[in-house]
Amino acid sequence: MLAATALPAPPQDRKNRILDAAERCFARHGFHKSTMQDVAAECAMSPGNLYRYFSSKDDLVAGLAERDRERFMCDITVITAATDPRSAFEALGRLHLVETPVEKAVLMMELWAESARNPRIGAICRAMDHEVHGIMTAFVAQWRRLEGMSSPTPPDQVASLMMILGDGLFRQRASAPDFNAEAAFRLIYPIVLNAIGVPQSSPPEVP
Amino acid sequence: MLAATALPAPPQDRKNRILDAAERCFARHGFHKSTMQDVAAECAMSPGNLYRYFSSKDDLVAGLAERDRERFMCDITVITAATDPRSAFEALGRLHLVETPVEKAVLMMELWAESARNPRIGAICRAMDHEVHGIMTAFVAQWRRLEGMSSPTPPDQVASLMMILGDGLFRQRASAPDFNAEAAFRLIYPIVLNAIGVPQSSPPEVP
Amino acid sequence: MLAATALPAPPQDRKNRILDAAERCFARHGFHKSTMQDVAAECAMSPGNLYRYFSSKDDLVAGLAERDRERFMCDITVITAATDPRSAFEALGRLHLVETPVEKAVLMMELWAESARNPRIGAICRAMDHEVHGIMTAFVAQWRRLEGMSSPTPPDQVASLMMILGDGLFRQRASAPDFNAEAAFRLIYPIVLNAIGVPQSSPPEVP
Amino acid sequence: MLAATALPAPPQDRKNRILDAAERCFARHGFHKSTMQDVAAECAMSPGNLYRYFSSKDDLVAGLAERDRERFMCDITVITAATDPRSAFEALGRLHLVETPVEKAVLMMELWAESARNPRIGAICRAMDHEVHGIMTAFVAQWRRLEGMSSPTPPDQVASLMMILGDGLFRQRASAPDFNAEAAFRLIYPIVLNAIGVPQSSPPEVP
DNA sequence: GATGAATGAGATTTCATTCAT
DNA sequence: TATGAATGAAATCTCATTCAT
Repeated sequence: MLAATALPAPPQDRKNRILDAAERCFARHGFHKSTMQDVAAECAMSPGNLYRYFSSKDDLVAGLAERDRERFMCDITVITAATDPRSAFEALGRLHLVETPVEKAVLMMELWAESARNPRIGAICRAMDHEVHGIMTAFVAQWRRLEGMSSPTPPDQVASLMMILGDGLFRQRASAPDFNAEAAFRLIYPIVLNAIGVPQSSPPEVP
Repeated sequence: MLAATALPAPPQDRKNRILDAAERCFARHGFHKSTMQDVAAECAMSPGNLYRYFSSKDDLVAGLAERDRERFMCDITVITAATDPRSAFEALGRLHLVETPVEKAVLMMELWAESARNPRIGAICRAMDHEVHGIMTAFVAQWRRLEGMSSPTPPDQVASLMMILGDGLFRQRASAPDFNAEAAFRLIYPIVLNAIGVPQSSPPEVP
Repeated sequence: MLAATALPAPPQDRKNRILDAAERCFARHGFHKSTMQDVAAECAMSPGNLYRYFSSKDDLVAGLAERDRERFMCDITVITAATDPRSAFEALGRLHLVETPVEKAVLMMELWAESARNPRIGAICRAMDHEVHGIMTAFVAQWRRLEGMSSPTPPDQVASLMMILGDGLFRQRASAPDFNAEAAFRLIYPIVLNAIGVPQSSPPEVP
Repeated sequence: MLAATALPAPPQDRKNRILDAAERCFARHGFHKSTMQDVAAECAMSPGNLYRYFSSKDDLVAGLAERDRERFMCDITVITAATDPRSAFEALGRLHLVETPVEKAVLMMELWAESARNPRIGAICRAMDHEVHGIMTAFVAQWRRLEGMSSPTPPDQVASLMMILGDGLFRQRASAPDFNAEAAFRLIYPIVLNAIGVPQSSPPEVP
């Protein structure tokens, strides 16, 4: 904000600019077919300069995975504080599963594949899974307590179910360009609500 | 049948030997970190010889994807002819989701990522998805007719649900080395049965 | 001719069949872009069998050069015994420079390039040049003696001139697909006759 | 002009340094037996760096052919503006046919062979032939007009004759290491002068 | 004699990374 | 800080040649 700090350009901004560029490149051509030159060109920097912010190509991918994780955790955490769990939950589901651009889904396949080889990516993915699982477990338990609901499926299993459904939906989106995410969401959403124990006024009608 | 005629070595056997080796390599280090030298060493052949059977590295991956597709289609097709749909369905689910070695799941992530870049892999994956969806839709419809069951979810949506759950479970297995596939299967199986319309004697008990 | 010798197929025939195939391949794609597999396929033999007749690819090219040399020497030698030098000379010129298919010219460029690297090809080419030069020198001297002609250019220089003109014409044919060899021949032929000392009834008319 | 600005190294200089090295390599071992490593070593660069200036090995050869064409066109064009056609013509002939190092002739065989396979080289060679033919035709016509000479051979045919003789002489030089270019030049030069229509004081004496 | 599957050295090309400026 | 030319290791793929049958 101050003139004095405007010139040297905050390093975090640079990092983000690079990560944005990398994200675009990787979504377009995949991680392995994108070169550091490509990324440099995409963010209008010199190749050498990337190495001032990320120590290697792997570090760049890890940085991307890490930023995604942070952002997603940010999104997800808000529901724990929501006064209306149901609408907050649905909003989060829609945001994550329907509104997210398909490129993110494609990128996620890349990350899932990488996570089996690259220990750092693996650690980030597992950490995210672990956190998400914990948050959703707590969220389900809290929601049930709040509204006096019950269900034969314990909260941690509901959380597992959510993650399986979410990941499956992501994969379908990544795979089929014409996949109807909205329809799929309407298909799985009631199943999750049911597992949580939310009483559903009417069975989903399919005309 | 005679030893004398066995010598020229059937080409399909060679192809399969190479594909087996490639599968092991790719499962270990991923497609992009495995070299043709690695694959050659793994099947005790010379690098040049691989090119007699597969015209390029990409062709090798496509061959692997294609073989997987064929095998899976083989497995899945039997259920359409099953006299006892329920046990055949459960057997197929267990076979595919629980008994399949984790390496296959890891390999599948690789393939999913590839399918967004490599048109041939993409085509194979989409073809498989399409076939599986068709078979499962028909299977659900047939089962319902056979046993006079009904459900608000139309067969094609049930098929979509199965695929979402199956893919999600695969991804969880690939990601977490200690993921309990059996428990996850017990979690999602009743949901699918319910969507199909199979009457369930008792709610799934979780001890 | 005898039934007994017909079966094992005379080796020289085999060699020639291979050389014919090689000639077609080399004319089409050049020496360096033709593989031994290509040549084998072209003469419907197995690659390994080529090595029973030629010890290496280089040996095959040398064989081709050698056969060409022999054939050309055969053609050229007849003029020394011709009763009518003039018509024999013109016939030879037309045969070599106009009637020879363009592919031969293209092949010759290949050989000229090779002869600078491959000592054996070099030796064959130089031997041929030497022989041709000797024969033409003798032929010019003999012709002059026979018809009592004279010219300021000594026979060996006339021979040099013939070779320069012949090679130059070959190169033009090889280079330009629509090169008019007949017109070029009519352009250079009187020049050679003149150098030999043949009295020319009328200057070449160009309508 | 300042030392400080000289550092980024002008790309054209780099290209020329590479072309010089390639020329040496190709003259020594031929195009097909020279590797990019060889060329890189010859110009004291890394192999990868060559690809910053030439996109492929073929591109490098094409670059060489193109540079040769430009240089030769430069040499040849000056005669059209010469005040004394005769001495300019002789000087050009000597420069091109006698003073040019033999390596160039050897290289030219390589290029002639290449031009039949490599469309780009073919195009460059044909373009050069076309230009040379046009310039020499115009030159002969202009010379005749200037000095009121005449000859039964039309200018374009004289140009063809020059090219045939020139190419033939090149091939002889390339083939025989001890070929006497000077003697050959003295042999063909009067023939060309005669075809142009230049009155020759005395027939060439051969002692 | 003949086959053709197999070999493996070697060539072209790419690209993550460095470093002089 | 930033640049971008340069590096050089490594990967894919080719093909002359061999050899068991």
